[in-house]
Amino acid sequence: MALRHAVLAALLHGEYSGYQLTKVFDVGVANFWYAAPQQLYAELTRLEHDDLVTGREVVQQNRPNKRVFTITDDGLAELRRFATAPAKPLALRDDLAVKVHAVDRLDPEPVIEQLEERAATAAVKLAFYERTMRDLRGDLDERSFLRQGRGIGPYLTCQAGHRLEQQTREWCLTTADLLRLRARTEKTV
Amino acid sequence: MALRHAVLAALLHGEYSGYQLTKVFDVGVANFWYAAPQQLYAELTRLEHDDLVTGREVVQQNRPNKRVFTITDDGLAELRRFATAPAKPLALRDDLAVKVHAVDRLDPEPVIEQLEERAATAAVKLAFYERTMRDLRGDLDERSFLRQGRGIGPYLTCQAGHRLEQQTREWCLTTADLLRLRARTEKTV
DNA sequence: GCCTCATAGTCAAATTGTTGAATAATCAGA
DNA sequence: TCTGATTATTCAACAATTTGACTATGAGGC
Repeated sequence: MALRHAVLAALLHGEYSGYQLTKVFDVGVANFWYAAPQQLYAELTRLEHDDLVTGREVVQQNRPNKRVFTITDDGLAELRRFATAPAKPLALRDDLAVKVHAVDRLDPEPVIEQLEERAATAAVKLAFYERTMRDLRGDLDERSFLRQGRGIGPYLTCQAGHRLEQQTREWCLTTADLLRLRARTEKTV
Repeated sequence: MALRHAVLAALLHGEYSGYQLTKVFDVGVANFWYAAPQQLYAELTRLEHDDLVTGREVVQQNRPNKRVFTITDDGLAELRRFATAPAKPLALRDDLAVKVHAVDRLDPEPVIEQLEERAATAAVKLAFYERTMRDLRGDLDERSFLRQGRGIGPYLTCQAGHRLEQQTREWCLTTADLLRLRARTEKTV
């Protein structure tokens, strides 16, 4: 049950509604954890039942009311317990890599296209992380912020996401180029 | 059902038993897909039932008999169909990143230790990928191999794994160092 | 007025993945 | 000869994730 901890970690940095969390998990936290909206709502319900978060109704005009959640002391304790337990190895599952692994026996064209799409979405994420990091840093340069700033956790995970997307983008582009090159030379041979 | 395609892709490069696949999925293919042994045996049974692979019994002396599997024409066709379908975005789930995200409210010591452990396992994987790539390349240098070699799919995914582990290692080490530094300066302040 | 998009959330079913426990054979070393 | 590691596989229970459908309200564009 680790989605639980991802949600608790996200709630450390403020109050969020289920809907807002879906946005965060869609892109920001998606860096290290993805979850579908249905999962988040269900998990928030369970967390509230276990008194690890508390919800309160926010009445809005002009749009539907929402429930926002805050982490409780018990929730923080649970997060601390989790942090001292040994970390599971990173779980990674990638369709596209499976296709590249098999590319010798496939038509390379669709794989090349998908590599380029992946590179493009990586570029979008890169820009997002850069912007987020600028916002988190405020006026400080990165070095000073990391040494003296408050709240570096989210910054550090953004850095990890940034590096990941950067290397993803490079690998996708060079791999796509290479497969194109080979497809051309095969035709001419 | 994507484990299915990962298994088919792995079987492109030869005959494997369930047990051998668990080894591959433990480290080599784990690069882009992880699966528990139980999952693999179950999936192989289903694949055989669907005629996407064929199994045959291999009688061994000195150790238990085994069943080895080969991809069929139908299996290859299924893999080709899969390759042209749009790729799902990479799924990534990382406990350790969740902990780092929350580190401002946690005791940093255990997180630092876990970062260093992760860096060490990344170093092991790096060595493994380097060795695998050397084996795949044979006598050729990387450039020539990639341009002219046969069977570059597994090499390309090894490259991806190599890059991933390299950046993981760097991030873990610099992050651990930084958290150590901050822990020290906090104490002295 | 109608269509679509964004906000805000829920329900159920089906599929996948994880955990724990078993079985069974052989080999290497104390 | 006992112990533990490696090879080889299976079963069952449980937890987590994915997919698809569904209900609302309000805003903006045509």
